[in-house]
Amino acid sequence: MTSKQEFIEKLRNSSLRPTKQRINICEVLFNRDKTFHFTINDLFNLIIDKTGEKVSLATVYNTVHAFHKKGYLKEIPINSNQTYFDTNVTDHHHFFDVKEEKLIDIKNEDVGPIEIQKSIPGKKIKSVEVLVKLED
Amino acid sequence: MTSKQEFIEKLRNSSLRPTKQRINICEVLFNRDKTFHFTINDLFNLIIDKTGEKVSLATVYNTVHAFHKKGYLKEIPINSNQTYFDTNVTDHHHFFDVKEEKLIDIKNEDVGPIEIQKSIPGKKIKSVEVLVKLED
DNA sequence: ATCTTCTTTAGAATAATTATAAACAACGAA
DNA sequence: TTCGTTGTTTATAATTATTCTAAAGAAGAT
Repeated sequence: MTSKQEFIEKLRNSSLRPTKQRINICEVLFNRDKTFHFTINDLFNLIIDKTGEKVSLATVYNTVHAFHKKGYLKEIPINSNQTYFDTNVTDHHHFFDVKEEKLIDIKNEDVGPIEIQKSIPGKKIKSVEVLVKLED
Repeated sequence: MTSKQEFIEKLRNSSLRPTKQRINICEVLFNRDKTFHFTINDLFNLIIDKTGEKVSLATVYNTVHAFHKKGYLKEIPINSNQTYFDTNVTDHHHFFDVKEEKLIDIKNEDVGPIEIQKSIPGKKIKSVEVLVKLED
């Protein structure tokens, strides 16, 4: 459980002004035990449900992108009509249940080390992510 | 180099009628030495360039989806504004150069075995794909 | 040839995302 | 506290990839 005050500091430290909307978004995103996968639309609805205060969709987009840029959110590479984000920004991988369109975390220790024996001159590796698609 | 006749047979074998448009799309997609990564829009433009005949965008969508369903194309899981496909349908992985928005194959033998030590009851693994993002 | 079925097509519809520009809120300095 | 600056929110419009629709056309079987 993180207090509102801590979110305010977190925002300030990232040179993001702690507005009511951003704090609400923080509460919904980061006051959780378990990692959270969501689309912008999921989040938009949750904010209204959970905080009772209205936010504009544009603000949700702005804020999610700002948080992503600051490294507080991770974008999950799956092809879907919507973009998925993850509050777990540590290195880890995903199952994607194709039928139910549901994402499931795979802890990093549940995946053996991934060795990439090839490199591209002038480029360095930013991330290595595994997507395991599931079927019935 | 695959002949037009072979494409016609391939289409027939898949219960897809060998239309002029589909054959043209086959020529552009499959008459290549190297694997080919593309978006629908790339392909649309290439067809017009290479064959000189016009196709409607809707047909390109239809055909790519039909080919995907038949297993002649593979969808590449990256978040981009457009969906990427790959003519290499064998198991393999990708680099994605984030800056240049370019995909590069990683041969399967260039990636060590990937061990997934977790399973989801009632589900089986359909595919395991690694995406390595590159930065400068 | 003819009939049926599949395909193509232009254009409309949909849906996610981004851009715009005006109202508003946070901040720092006086 | 007040004021000016700058960053933020918002409604709405614009954009863009993709899907849908329904009519015209082409392929296949009889």
